[in-house]
Amino acid sequence: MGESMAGLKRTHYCTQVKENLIGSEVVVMGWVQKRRNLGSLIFIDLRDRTGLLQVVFDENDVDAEGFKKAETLRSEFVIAVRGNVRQRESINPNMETGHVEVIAKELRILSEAETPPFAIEENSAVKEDLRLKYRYLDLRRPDLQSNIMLRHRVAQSVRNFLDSEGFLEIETPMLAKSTPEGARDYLVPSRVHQGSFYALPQSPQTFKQLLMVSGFDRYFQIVKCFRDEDLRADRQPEFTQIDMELSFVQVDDVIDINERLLQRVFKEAINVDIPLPIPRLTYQEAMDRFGSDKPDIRFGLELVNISDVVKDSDFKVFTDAIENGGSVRGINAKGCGNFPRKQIDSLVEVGKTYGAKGIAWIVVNEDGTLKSSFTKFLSEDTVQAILKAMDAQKGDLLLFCADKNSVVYDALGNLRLEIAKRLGLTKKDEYSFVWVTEFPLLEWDEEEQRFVAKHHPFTSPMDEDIELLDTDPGKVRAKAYDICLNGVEIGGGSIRIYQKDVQEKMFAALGFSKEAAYENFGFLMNAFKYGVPPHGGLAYGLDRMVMLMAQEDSIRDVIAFPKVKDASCPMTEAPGTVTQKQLEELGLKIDIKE
RNA sequence: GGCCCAGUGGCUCAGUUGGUUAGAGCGCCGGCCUGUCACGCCGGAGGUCGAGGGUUCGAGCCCCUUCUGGGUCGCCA
Repeated sequence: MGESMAGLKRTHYCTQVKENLIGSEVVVMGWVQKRRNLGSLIFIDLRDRTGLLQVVFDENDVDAEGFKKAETLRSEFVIAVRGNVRQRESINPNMETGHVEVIAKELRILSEAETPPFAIEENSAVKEDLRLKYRYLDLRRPDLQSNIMLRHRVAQSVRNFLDSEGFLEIETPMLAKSTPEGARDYLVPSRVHQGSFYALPQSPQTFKQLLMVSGFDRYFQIVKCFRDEDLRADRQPEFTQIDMELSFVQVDDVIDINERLLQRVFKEAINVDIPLPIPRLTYQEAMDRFGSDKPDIRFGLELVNISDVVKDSDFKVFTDAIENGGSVRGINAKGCGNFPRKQIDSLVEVGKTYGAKGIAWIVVNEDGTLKSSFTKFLSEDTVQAILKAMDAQKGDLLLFCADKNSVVYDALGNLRLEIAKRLGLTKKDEYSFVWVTEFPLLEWDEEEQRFVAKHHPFTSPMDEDIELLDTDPGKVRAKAYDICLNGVEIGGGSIRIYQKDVQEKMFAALGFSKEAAYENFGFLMNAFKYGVPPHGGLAYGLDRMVMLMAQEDSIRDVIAFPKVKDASCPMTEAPGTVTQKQLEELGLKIDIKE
């Protein structure tokens, strides 16, 4: 049974007890981190969210009953201690409060605790499922506490900045309408309208555009979004966006305000200076140089197009790819010529994971000779031309992919990341931002045999490309932009379509009939009839941003209660079944196909 | 849905070619200890080796199935 707190009021957090309080009485409360019992002297490390503080129980300073109680203290007991602050006899330089201690006069055990299933300590290597089953204990660990507190500071900093820039925080519905484009929706059955369903929002996209129609001019929201797709280290079924929309703006206006936002937030939250302006790449540049639309520009290893060099060679793998509209490109892994064969083979496997049929390679030995998987098919002149194009030096490893462009980009882009990882070029305390602009408006969907919106159907084409919507939709570039940090897309947005005729062209390109367009987005298109300002916006993935700031590898480490890979929660065991009565009220029948 | 990795006391792990009674560190329990802070010393408890099946004289180890978790491809406007 826990004792009462009556008559005791906490005066300080643990790490607030510093040398300036020596001699004064304090009351501290928290969890027992560690007990060191020396017989008639007991040391307790007391923990709260600020850190640790040493409390001493000495037979001479606390009454007999209090000392007896102190002997029963175990890890994670919740206690209140009243006592005097004093200088320590022996200082612990590794502790923030290492110069002082509290000599206890009174102890109350507010609640006892069973031995936790894992130790509450920093850098714990406990397996993830156990951590998540006991998430409330996992969250006691200092590293998670600091992540969650960092997340708060980021959100707070964002709010302050956007408020100062005239943004209004406005909530939008969680119970919304399912939309056909994009990710799978989480559906919520309606009891009142049996057979009808709400959808949890994938983003507040249409609502924030309607707020612009309403004249609020600048909106933001830190908001949960939902996507019923498979999870990854950086993907959860529910995640948080910093969502914003602005009226009477163009691309540069949105970028400008967000550069200043990022600069402010990174300075305030983690004291990192972001030099402005943030560099920009067009989508095409990003793909050509880095093989990715979310390039990690902390290191080089850029792609080189050698199609022109090899197009007349006798190596069919290369020439066929070029003749079929693809290309041959390579990466020079500087100084990796000493990679053992096994390591090169595993790089080839990485390339294959991303659809490459193979990865051709050349090692330039230290004596200038070559070792290669394919140069025997090429003339000496061609080989030399390749080496020149790749700027190959002694000790380099060259890797090549020949295929249609999408495969070449994907395979080499990911090989580039893998090599950088192996070379230790991806330092987590280095923050390299880059804007990627001029995304394609549409991309061809093989499965559906039609164009789909790369961003969303309200994204504005670039003015000079509008005519292409009718003739060559795949070539149309969009007023869309992503902000990437260290190879992670942390945000993205666009200028929206506000002209009715352009929107109709867009729906036509997507293969929507007028009826289908109105069926799904009629409320938005109707709203646009009544005077719509030009507008655009951007949304950040807050979880990803905080993950990078906290230098973590998974967004689970910056979310208080994340879900595991199959989208379930090991702690609450959600999702769960419901009663027959609940189903009947909703007019639903379960019919699971095996 | 595919592929890869892992699963051995509470936690983290070791466990040789298939061969005696499955080990270690930490934690836990008990005892001693007035300056510890990875406290120390002494003693102790704790394991159906994720589950099921198979091969074998014999399985933690080999095979099959399955479960759990992680990573990843597809997927994620």
